Amino acid sequence: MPLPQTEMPGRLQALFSERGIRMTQQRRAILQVMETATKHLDAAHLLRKAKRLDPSVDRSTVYRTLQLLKRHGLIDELDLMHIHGEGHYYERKLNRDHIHMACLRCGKIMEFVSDIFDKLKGQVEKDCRFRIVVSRLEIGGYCASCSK
Amino acid sequence: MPLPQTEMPGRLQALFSERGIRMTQQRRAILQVMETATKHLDAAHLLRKAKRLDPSVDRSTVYRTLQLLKRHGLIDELDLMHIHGEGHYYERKLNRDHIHMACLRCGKIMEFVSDIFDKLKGQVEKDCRFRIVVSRLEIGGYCASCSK
DNA sequence: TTCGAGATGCGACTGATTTGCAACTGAATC
DNA sequence: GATTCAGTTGCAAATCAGTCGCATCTCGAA
Repeated sequence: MPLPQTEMPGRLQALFSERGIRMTQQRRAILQVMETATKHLDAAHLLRKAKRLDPSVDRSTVYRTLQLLKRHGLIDELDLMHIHGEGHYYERKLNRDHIHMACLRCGKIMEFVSDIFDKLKGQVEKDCRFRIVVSRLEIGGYCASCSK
Repeated sequence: MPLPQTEMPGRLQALFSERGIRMTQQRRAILQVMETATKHLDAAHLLRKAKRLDPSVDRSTVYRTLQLLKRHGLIDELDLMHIHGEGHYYERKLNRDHIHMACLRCGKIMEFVSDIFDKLKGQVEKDCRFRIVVSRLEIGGYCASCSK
């Protein structure tokens, strides 16, 4: 059984060559980290992990690659309600948008997929005649165990 | 006919004394700017406008007051998809949450109130047993005139 | 292999926000 | 109205995330 497309290793690399984007040693390291990440990474974490694969990776290359990925719509940028500072977090764009919930007490991040969210976006596109490119719904509050 | 509660002048000030928060000359100026603002303000704009009412207002007081307002849930913090830099924008919290749409071409910001959005939040609270405190839905894309 | 557009590392820079600290002030109490 | 002090302020310096200029390097097409 094949992995779902969103977890196919090397998918980002494949998309790069598909689009004629040059692949470099440093980008390979950064993409590999993005693809195998199990949680949301900020630029500093991404740098640290990428350096382990290729010590030559520089901070500015990480930022430049993130911009590239953003421009190509391959990653989403998140704030996660700024519960851990002012920076940004990144995740591979999956085939379906999801909501991020951040617990203000324990800091846990939860994700949630909802048909109603899709419907809401449809309503915005129709009622406001607005062509959606990116959307970000972040919710801060208390998770089940923290609100007891 | 009274103004709707969300536009009542002095409402933030009233909420301050209600909660036993000390009122100062500088805070009065900052709150007044927040209350009479017709568009989304970032910290620098807020400072400039507050200085016109009270030239002694300092940048750090603006930031400290914004934190205070955030902690008390009296304002919402927005990114507006970072179409004009990395800073934040602020607006008084109204009685009903709304969606922000930012046009990636002309930079226009639109707001939209939707029952579906309320329903979606209801679903999150119920299905995820998550107690929502703040929520932020920002959408980037192209407005009607720019997507022609 | 050659070669040039595009990518990189480095270090300096910017812009947004925070902090430490001494001086000040609102408002509760007398 | 004067006193008092916890909370607030302005200032300057620090921090933090992200960007930029530039000389050098390197993919990958020919």
